[in-house]
Amino acid sequence: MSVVTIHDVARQAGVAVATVSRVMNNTGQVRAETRQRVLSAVTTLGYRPNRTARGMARGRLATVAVLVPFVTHPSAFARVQGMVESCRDLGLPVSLFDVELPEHQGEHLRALAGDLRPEGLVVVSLQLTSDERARLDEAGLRPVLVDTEAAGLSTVCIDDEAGGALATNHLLELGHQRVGFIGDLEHDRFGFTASERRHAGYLRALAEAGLPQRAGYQRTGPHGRETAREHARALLALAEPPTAIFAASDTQALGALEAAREQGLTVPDDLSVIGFDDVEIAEHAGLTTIRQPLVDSGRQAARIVEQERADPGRAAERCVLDITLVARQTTAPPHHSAAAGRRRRAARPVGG
Amino acid sequence: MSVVTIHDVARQAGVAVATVSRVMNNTGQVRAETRQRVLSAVTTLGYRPNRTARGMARGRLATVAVLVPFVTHPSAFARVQGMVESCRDLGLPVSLFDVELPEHQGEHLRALAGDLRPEGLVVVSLQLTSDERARLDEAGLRPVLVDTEAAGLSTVCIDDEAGGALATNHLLELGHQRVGFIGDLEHDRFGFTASERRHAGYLRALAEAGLPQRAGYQRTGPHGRETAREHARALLALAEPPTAIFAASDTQALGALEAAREQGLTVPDDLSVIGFDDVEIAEHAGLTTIRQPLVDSGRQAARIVEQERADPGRAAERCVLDITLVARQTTAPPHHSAAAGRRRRAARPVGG
DNA sequence: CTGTTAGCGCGTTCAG
DNA sequence: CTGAACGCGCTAACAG
Repeated sequence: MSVVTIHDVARQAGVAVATVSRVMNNTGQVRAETRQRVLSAVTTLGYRPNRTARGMARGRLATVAVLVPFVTHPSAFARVQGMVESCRDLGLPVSLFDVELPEHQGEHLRALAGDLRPEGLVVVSLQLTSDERARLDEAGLRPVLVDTEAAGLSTVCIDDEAGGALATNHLLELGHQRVGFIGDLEHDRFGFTASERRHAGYLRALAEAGLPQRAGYQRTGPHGRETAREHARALLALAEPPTAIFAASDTQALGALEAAREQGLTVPDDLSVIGFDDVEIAEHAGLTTIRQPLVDSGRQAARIVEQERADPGRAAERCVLDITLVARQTTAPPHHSAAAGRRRRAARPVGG
Repeated sequence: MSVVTIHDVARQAGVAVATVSRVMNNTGQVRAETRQRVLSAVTTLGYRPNRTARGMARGRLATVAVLVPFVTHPSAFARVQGMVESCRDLGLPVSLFDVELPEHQGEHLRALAGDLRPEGLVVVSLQLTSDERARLDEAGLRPVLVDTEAAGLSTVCIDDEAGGALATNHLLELGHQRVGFIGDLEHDRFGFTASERRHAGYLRALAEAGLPQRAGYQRTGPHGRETAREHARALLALAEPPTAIFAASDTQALGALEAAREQGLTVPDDLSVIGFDDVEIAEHAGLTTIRQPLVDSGRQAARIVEQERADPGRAAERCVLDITLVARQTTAPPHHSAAAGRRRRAARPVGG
């Protein structure tokens, strides 16, 4: 009674294992009556096909692999959450392939295209080299991309440039004229590009508003709160400091907030800050930000993986998710020294 | 050149596949010279054993499975991070089995003990039923426990009771006499027990200090910030409210902080709050808390999995990690002025 | 010590 | 439409 295999079902139904296989996989033609016999045998025996063995026979590991850099970053992990959720229904475990160092990417991809050959592969934020793509192709793996793009591959993304413009315009509409930008290094070691695209949106918004790009107002560096804090410090130390900062991620925005507090500046009265992503901590910090549906991006990726599995000939899909401005307590009109009324601090921002 | 199998190596070395297998797995006896021939064939051919096939032959899925409730909780995820990190070196992917509903636990375990049969299994925070344990046993799976215990199984944990006492004593030493407690429901649907143990530590500390348990001072409910906030409100609404609160988790402590702000109380002047875990957000919120090495707990679990894999006869290990008090800005001596008197606005606690 | 023979549980040709 | 046979890549008896 411990493990019922395809043979047990075949015997019980009085057919060959091949027929059971055909019924289970909806492949080939099976007479309706035979199919019924098999199906009832399956239910009376409580047969569950062995995913590992099935994988072996088809040369695939029974999991959906996710290649993701810095999986502990709240934004990355929110995406994973969405996949885990969807894959649970799909009956496939999700395996994590974390990239903390640039070399991890190649190592994992080699293993994935080599002996592991997962049922599905999702690549988050990373840029695949042509060599890696070729290798995956040979292995019959068509990765689904999230937060990155490549010709011929399905992708789940947002319009980052529009998001950058949305954030910047929010500040401009509040009346800010001096808006700084803090983002990632343009050509970082991982090939992330979201920050660049958001930066492009920032530039576009400024240009459309007829505002100049001020010297030293755009700062990029390795991703992280610390770095962002230093950048914000530098920004605030300028002779004519910005009255508002657009940070390409919430993490960086949080760094900017810390810098402001260090300097004894009141947010948002003395300085407005807007972030990007709307990770969980953003709400707690009362951070104004651009929300992108992180969890949903994972769900969509899982959906596409499943659809491509069901229909390998399927054309690549481009799934663009919506973004929205979430106005909280870190943005407000600039504090003009000559301004008439004194603005009093509003009630303490409370999360939740 | 696409895939080099064990047969290629065998041919190249002029031996049988079994011998190659023995060399690769360090099983059985192989003459040193033969071993050398095999090894050199392996390197010249660049052979990498197929983990999926190996799994199939031994009836095991080539991953380390992690059964973890609410994996998106910062504390749970920090543990997963540690495992992912260690398993990368180990050459095994980590698969996530998230438990969001009590029924997920059984479903996953059935699958794990059924067709999936991972190389290793780590169970976080959950209580296994005897039925589940039996099933795992039959499947030859010996789970490694984290943040939970069971006779005969290895576990990675902390001394939660000592932690509860440590937190409480911190408050008592500051001079607080009226200390409230907020924790999880005693018999929640998932069988979590950490909160209970911390509560025991709280009671012990009070007793040792000769302090009474005041009516309505100990509140438990479903885990979550919202619930904790309500409990804190209730605590603060008492005729003689506590001057300090020990929350069994940082999440709950954050809820308590929110309640304090709502009431216009200054933290830590009017109310001290201490949490537990030291998740990332705790630092940002300036929360005093008990730190437990979450990431390291994952690393240790991975280590034990590997050691038990190498030596199945190994005795169960009990790995107790150290905890430390991290004093930040939410605890201070009590404000000994007129109790029901004036309440001032809180100066926002600043992180970093 | 090493080679031969069986499978692991299933998918997938091929006949029939 | 269905069954028998083979193979995925490797491990595990069983001989020798």
